[in-house]
Amino acid sequence: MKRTSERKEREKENRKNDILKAAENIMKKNGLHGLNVDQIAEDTSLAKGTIYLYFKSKEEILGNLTVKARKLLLKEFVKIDKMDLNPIDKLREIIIANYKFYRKNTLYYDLVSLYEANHTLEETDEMYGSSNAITELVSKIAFEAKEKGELNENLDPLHFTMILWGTTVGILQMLKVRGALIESKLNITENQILDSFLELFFQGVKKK
Amino acid sequence: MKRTSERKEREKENRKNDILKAAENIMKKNGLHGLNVDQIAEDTSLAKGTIYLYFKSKEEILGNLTVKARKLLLKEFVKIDKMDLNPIDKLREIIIANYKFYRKNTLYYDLVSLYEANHTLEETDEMYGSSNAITELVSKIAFEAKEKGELNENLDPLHFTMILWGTTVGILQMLKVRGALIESKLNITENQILDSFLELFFQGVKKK
Amino acid sequence: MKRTSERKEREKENRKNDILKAAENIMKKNGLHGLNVDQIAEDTSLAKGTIYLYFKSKEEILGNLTVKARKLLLKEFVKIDKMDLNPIDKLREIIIANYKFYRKNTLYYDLVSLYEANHTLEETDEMYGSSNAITELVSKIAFEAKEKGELNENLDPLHFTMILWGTTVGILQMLKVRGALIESKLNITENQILDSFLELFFQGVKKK
Amino acid sequence: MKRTSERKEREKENRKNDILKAAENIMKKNGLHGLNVDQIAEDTSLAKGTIYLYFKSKEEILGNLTVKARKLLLKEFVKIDKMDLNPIDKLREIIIANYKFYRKNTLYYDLVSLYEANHTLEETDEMYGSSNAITELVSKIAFEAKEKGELNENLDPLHFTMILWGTTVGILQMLKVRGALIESKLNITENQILDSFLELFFQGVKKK
DNA sequence: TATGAATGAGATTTCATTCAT
DNA sequence: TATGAATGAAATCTCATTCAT
Repeated sequence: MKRTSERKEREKENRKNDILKAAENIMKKNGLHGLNVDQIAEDTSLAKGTIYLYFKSKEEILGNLTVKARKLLLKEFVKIDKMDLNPIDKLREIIIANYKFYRKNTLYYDLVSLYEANHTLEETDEMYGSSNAITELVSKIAFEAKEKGELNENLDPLHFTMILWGTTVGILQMLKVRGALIESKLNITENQILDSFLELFFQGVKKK
Repeated sequence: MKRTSERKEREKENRKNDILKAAENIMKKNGLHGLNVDQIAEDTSLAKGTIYLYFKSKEEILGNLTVKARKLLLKEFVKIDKMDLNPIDKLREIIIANYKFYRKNTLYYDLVSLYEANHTLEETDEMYGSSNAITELVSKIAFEAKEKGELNENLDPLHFTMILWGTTVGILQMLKVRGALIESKLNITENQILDSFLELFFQGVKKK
Repeated sequence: MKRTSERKEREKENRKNDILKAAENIMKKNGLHGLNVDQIAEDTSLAKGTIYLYFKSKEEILGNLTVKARKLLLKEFVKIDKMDLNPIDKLREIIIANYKFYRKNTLYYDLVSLYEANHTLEETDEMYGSSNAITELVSKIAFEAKEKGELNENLDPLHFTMILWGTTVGILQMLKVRGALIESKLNITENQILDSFLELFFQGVKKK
Repeated sequence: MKRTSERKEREKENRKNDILKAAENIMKKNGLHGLNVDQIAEDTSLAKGTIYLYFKSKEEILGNLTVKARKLLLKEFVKIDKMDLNPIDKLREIIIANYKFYRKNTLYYDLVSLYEANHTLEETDEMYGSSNAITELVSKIAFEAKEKGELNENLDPLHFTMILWGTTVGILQMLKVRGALIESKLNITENQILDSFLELFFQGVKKK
């Protein structure tokens, strides 16, 4: 009994993953807006109706991929958290990891960014959870930094967490949208901007 | 002759403005995604096809409104630039003005934000110009700050400009998307976040 | 062995009845077209596929219920046949009973009517039988009327049977579809129409 | 000006007619239920969206064809009304014309019948009008018959009209659904049934 | 028998954009 | 320029029916 339902569960997950995988590939080829359900159906050899059995709308598919992206991002952060580093250095590494993630997984980061910039997109509980998990990890580390006296005394760790996340998203977005322009016109590389940002950011964070 | 073409030019501008005005009103009611060309046609008493004589696509309408928004934003920044303040304080005031702008002109800020977050949206020369004007004002002030020795010596004024803009957009976006949640769950107000951000940011900027 | 198969048979019948009962209830709530197999499955706690083990199509379910309806209708007619009445008066009572049935059992009459109006719907042997049983009872009485000299001599009892059935269905259908309108616009009640119909009909039937 | 809008109007009507014509042909091939919008689009070389520009649903197409059918039927009745006949004979001819119409225009009569049997189908004003026109013609003649003393004195002309229409529809429906069966099993032709019906009906109508 | 996931046809809707006049 | 009908892609939804387990 249990075995059967477990298998079914697994198959169901597989099917969902097939759909997500297909959606991902399509978007990799055609961009976020190049996704369409007919194509997913064709690529998965599923009937269009079946897609709607697993996801109630195209947006839900995007939402699921966003969760996936956030989880991957979290995984990177968790790795860093496990390193033998001062909390404050972990946070620096987290920003760097975020940047690397954005460079390596363009699509995933586009999704993360999409949801960070759009209040119109609905977030399910799962999505909220995945977002929360990231914030919580960061805030955990922020509190540790505070305890270790690495944080400016006037800076509330929660505020700090939100600011870290907000500014990082903003910087990466800027690089995504204007990076090429900045490089060509101003002759500044993405890395230089990132370095300056880190410098500025942690300068402001430090205990005086 | 000239007179005629001038009048025509003026009428053309008027027509364009009517369309933009209508689009704006519609979005104020229904949000960015609530805009549709049929509605514009109806509200302006123009035929749908006529809209396309003035704008080559719906996106171009959004682009034009974005230019408008950026210009308004610039105007606020210019006001600040004219104040009798230290450069560094001007920059602080600029961030605050940006926040106020976002609170007062939700739609306009949504547009600004939309283009800051989307690399897929095409920017015309005019759009680029309006974006540039802002950056240039900020960078001008940044250079002044540098000259006055208000800036950390390691911090390049151009880097600083990009960072200021990127982080500010990021923070405002975060407030837009998660502000309500943060207020209710974490009991932190938007103003508190903004204050902490300013504190952190200018702490990091200051000459040591 | 026999016992077992009997039980199975009984269970099978029960299952069938459960399905029919559920379908009936759904249609009572939502009308003939409000019936859908998912709902039946839910209401019977059966899997959708299981429904198809008992009925080869949704139409077959409708067909079965129609048989049920026809049998009930026949029962009413049989009651009348057993009364101590002249054949011709039995026939009049049968039309009245038909009207009453239509008033009391809206759904059932809708089903009867559905099959009287649709040549596209397939009738199984059982369905044909149930339809036949009615016609045969009526024709039996028609022949008795003929023998008793109650029928116009030019009127063939079989013709008469078909006409009685056809016109009665037509009148009831008209009342179903336009009854409300007729009442409100023309100020004629269903009963008045029925009375006039009976009057006209049996006037035409009578021996001259 | 007027000319232009007139032409447009005519084109619009043509387009509507093209769609209706195509729908009709499809149904002639595949039956009432064989109609589908994709096929209409293909046969008219119109985009599916265009179909929905002219008709808000498939049902509306059916409704329009029903109006067309009713108008054709009315035309036949009007012809008869113009004949030099006693009112009562006109009514007899109307029933016969109805039968002929049903034999000649199976599809059209199916549509008429569909709406006579289904209370669930919505009728627009136009549909109601077309239905009304028929009833009014018949009732006009019925009143003339009354005046000429051709009608049984107890018979209200309005009641009579409804009864004529209801019973005729019922008889034709029966022939449509069971005609073949009756012919093969009972060896009675449609014409015989119709004759008997007319005989019975007008026997009951006559002034005593 | 029983299950319920999968199918696939089709209706409907929405809209940005194009095009003939 | 102005018009608005036409386009066509795509999303969404509904459901009867089938099929592998």
